[in-house]
Amino acid sequence: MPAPTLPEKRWSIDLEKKIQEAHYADEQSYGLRYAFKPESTKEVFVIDTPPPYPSGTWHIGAVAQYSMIDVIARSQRLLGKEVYFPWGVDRNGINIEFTVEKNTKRKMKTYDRAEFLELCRETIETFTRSMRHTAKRVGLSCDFAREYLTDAPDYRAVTQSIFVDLFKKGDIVEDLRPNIYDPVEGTTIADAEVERLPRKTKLVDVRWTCEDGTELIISTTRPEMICACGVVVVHPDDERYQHLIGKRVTLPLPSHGRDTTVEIQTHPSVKSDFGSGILMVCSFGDQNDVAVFRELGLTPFPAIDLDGRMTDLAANFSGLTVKEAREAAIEQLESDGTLANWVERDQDVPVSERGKNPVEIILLKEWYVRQTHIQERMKEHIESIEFHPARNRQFLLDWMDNISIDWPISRRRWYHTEIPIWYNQDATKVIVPPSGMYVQPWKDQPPLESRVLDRESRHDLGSFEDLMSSLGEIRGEEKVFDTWMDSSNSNLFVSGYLNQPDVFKKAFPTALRPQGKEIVRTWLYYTLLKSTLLLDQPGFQHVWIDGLGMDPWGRKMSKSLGNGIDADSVLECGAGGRTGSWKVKGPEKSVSLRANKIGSECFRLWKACDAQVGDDFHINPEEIEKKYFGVLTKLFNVARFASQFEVPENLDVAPEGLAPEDRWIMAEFQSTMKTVEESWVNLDIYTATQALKTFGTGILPSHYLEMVKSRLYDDDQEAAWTLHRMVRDFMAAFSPICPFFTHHITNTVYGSSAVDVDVFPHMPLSDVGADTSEGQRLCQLSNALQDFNGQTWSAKKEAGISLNQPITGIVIPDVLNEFSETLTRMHQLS
RNA sequence: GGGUCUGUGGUCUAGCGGUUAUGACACCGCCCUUACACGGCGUUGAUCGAGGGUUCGAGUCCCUCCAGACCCA
Repeated sequence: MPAPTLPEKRWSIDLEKKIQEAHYADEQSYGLRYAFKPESTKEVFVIDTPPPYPSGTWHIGAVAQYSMIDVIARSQRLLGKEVYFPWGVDRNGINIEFTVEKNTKRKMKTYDRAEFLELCRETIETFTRSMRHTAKRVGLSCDFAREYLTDAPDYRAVTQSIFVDLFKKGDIVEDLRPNIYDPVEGTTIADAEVERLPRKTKLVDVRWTCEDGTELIISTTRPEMICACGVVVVHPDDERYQHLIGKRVTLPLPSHGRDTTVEIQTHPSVKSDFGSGILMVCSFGDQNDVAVFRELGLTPFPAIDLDGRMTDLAANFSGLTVKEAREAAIEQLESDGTLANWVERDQDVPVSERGKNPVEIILLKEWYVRQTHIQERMKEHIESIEFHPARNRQFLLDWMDNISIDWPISRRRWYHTEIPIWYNQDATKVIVPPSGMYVQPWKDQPPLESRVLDRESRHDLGSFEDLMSSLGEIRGEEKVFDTWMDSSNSNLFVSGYLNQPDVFKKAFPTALRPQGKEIVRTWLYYTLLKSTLLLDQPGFQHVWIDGLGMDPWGRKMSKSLGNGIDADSVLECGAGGRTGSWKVKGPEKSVSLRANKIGSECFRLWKACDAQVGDDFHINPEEIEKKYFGVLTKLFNVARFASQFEVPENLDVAPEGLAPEDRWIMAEFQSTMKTVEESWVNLDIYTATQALKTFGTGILPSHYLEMVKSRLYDDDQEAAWTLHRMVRDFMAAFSPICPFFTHHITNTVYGSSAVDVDVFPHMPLSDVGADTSEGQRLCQLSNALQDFNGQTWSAKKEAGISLNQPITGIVIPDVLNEFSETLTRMHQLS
């Protein structure tokens, strides 16, 4: 008998790395294997992968998610699709600006703009490199040669072209509206970028006096805003205050340049049980104030300027920061004797997500994407998208129900895509660039092919070249886009919008949007909004939303908790004989976790097997190794065992005269493969992996191999064919989960790689297929067979004899009659 | 404060109105049986988050509460 053709005794991380490096080293053969071939006649399957944002470390939860996207990509190739699995990197945004500011200890606006942009670009480039490395280490089969960067001219050109198109259509407007503004960073932010931090604050009761002398008490946490008060309101049903309605009341603090009294009106938003039940509405203390001003048609008073300081309106508090003004206001109220009472109170303060600065709502002229008018149409499109898991559709719809204002897209920052617009001297006309061109209006003149439009009506007035002389001095827009304006084009970009119209025709709606559930309201929502506004289409066929990676106790991983686990340390665990150890802060004390070997294959297998899509998953390296490395060892040894028997020349045609147990295991195998194929079609990684694991580590080695061992040792051709055919096809079906593992085994034993299989394997034994009565009959014997084997092994153990010794008195049940010869030989029954 | 989701042996997980409630890992016991001791076999171990209800019958449907996650005010 020849030695096994698989020489290694077991799977190892060093072997994994060796195979992986060879896999990626030759770019040409890598391209043949994984590059997108748009001219292919196969069904196109484009994945709109989430372009990661390089920040220095790639979160292990995100890497785990990404590896599952790779499983989908590979399984779709296995099903015969032409897959485009892009590799994109999201590099625009305020994060990298913060990093540069922190590294150089200088604020952005103290730099020359071009100089600052260059610093950002250099920094993000180093982060991008380490991210690419991790992407390959976890085995992603992206089209790396076609890498796209959201800060590259070709990508930004698409963002700018879409802006121009939507502007011409009237879906993007410019307006003076209340905006959420971060005074420290000096920029507008969107609703979705606001988060809340708990803080202690003073809730003060202020005595106000009506013109007729009636006194009333108003509770507020923002007395500095009194100067911007537009109206005082009570609930229309509040019996206590009916006599106040219609009266005018005097502001208890000085103001400048406005009427010092306001009217008392009613509004249903007032909570009568909060404080005194009387509310002052100021421009703008919070979102409710904005709504009341709009509903009552009041003119706002701008109390806070762009630097976060009080305006002249605040009279003697003018020039103070909001915080200083609040303290000064309380002091003055106290000395005036109008401060009735105050209490310390817990409050969640709205702050900017990135800068953690308290935000204000102020009036600003900004650019908006109109969205409130299109919600119903969007919902119709969303109905046609398949969600995995299905509950996420509702998650998205619920968020949409909360949308009441348009999406502000302009930002007063720098390392972002520029708003592609110029204004003529009297600002009545605008100049927009031609489609497909990237422009930087803050430093460049418009290209000659640009068009001149009327700023209000958006009518095309002619080409810039022709009208140039009549426009006077031209001013370029300095503002930039919110980064979601870029990322929400990703599906259009990867599907060939603007750049490859013929590809776009067959690739859109994009086959799949995989993402994390924390960005449903941003990335997913904004992308679907774009598809609706621009193309009146759904955007995707499938949306696949995964849960978040948590620490071993189910908490979010974060720097401040000290419970983070680095992705590379898990992937490299076991390489070069180095074990891994992690100090992680648990809920009570620090815990030390250890593992000997994990690597990409084990990591991917764990993620595929251990968590259903959409559920949050706990990441514990110890557990990953304990539960799943053994599975790899087992499967490896099954293949190694098989590899010592000669591979039949023709694996495609089943030989005559298969033994009953060969036909039985084939029936079992085909039933497993049917489940696996259906699961791959349904993007159901969990079910596919479970089915393969159960078959490959259970019934196949424990029962079938034991039953046919002696036949194999006797050079039985039918048994060898059955085993090899199963191992080969098993590896193909398993290759999306563990590509390098299956590649190595199949390449070594069969001379062709499992990762290159592009038709899902079907057995040439249709008479025992999963849909046949014979196949079903055989599968129903499996329990009896396993019970019988188990009982026989137990009997030998009880009798104190080893498994290869003969035993008497065991009777084979009638249902297993067809296997009696095999079972007698296997257990040495006599 | 509100919405959505989740809650099954020590850990992870199956379950979709009727099962003695799946598996896996860990634990414990036995076994180096010519692929694998990083293996095999076997045994423990769950009042299915808590409490109500609907039903002949409930992890499974409904309500309330508790805990966690995500989102929002």
